[in-house]
Amino acid sequence: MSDLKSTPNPLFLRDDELRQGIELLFFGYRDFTARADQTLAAYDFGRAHHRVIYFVGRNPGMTVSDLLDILKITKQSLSRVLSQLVREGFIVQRPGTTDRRQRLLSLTDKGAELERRLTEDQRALVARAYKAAGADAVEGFKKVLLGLINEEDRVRFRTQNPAGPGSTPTMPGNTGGNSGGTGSR
Amino acid sequence: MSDLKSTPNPLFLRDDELRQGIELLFFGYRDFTARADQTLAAYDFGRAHHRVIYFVGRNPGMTVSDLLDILKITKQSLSRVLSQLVREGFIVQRPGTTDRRQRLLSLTDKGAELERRLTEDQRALVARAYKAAGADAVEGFKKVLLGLINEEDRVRFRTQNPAGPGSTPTMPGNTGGNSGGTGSR
DNA sequence: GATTTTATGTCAGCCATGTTGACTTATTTA
DNA sequence: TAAATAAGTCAACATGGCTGACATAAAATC
Repeated sequence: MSDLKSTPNPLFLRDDELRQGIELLFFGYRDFTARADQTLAAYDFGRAHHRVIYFVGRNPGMTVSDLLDILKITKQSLSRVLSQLVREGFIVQRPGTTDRRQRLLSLTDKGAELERRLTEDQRALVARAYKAAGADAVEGFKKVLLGLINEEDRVRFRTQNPAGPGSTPTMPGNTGGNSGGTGSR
Repeated sequence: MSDLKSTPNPLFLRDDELRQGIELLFFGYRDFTARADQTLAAYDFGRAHHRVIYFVGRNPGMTVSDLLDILKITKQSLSRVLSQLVREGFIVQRPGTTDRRQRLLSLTDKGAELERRLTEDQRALVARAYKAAGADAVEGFKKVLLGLINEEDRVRFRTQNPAGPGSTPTMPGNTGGNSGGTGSR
């Protein structure tokens, strides 16, 4: 019940086409994250840890504030996983050089190793899908996803840049969603 | 670990391309779900409710078992949200005709109304991204996502089918992931 | 130099949504 | 009649969001 068809839209904007897109996103994302979850479980970590490790891996020397901005969670929430990762030797913190209040984050060898394993899981999955779909499809895939992303974060992506200098933080796991922001951030 | 580049891969399979795909998925999915979350909050519902409402809406008369199979959560988890939705008049249960142990689920008018609002949020978002990207891009988008989905669920999608009879259950929100299955299912 | 702001962290407790385990109640099947 | 199945319930636990209230060190400002 429901879709009231009859919009003078191009075919690809028909109601059921959009529905299908919604569903593809759901299942696609679900399976995309499933792999890494297994690896994480072996370390007794969750997706929250994955995200931290991933971003710190991509932005060595980033500050806690930087990380909070990307993750969009409260510092209390971050603290839970971050301090655990530090305690267990996956991440190190060193005081900022110019601003000594900061704690610059980076992966230890151990942390980098885990990061590699986690990302490898997902990379392999994406590579398989890319290969099966072909280069043109990949272009379209990126274009559409980019359109789903809010303006603000969209700039993180310079699609088509053949060799970025290496500053395009991203993230793997999943996020609750509801920010709010009173505790911190 | 990690593809030491230098693989004779086509450009679109390069390491940083894959990384970017991973990141696009993360941000894209995050923002894709954000909209509906707001609507849900107004009803004091979460994504779990969304999923139930969505699937029941797509499969009127489905059994609880059917729903559990799709959601891949335990019946105890489902029970929490389902009974709430029934209690508050969004979903009705009626005994199965042939097998009276079953409780066939369907949306009430109130439930259908909410379903419409929720899906509308996401549909609009997807439509915007589709429109901006163009029909060809949409094809590619679907192709790649399909490749990310596990074989089993992939059959739910008959991409390219211009007018399915209406049996392609899907889901919007997000899922924890870890099944396990002792409690039920 | 004293005051205020900023970066980071911590304690405590709440909420949503997963999980496991143990059972109960109908109803269908064997 | 006995066993299996569909659905549901109670209880307890884990993860990972959130809020509020503070604490500490260092930087910035007056």
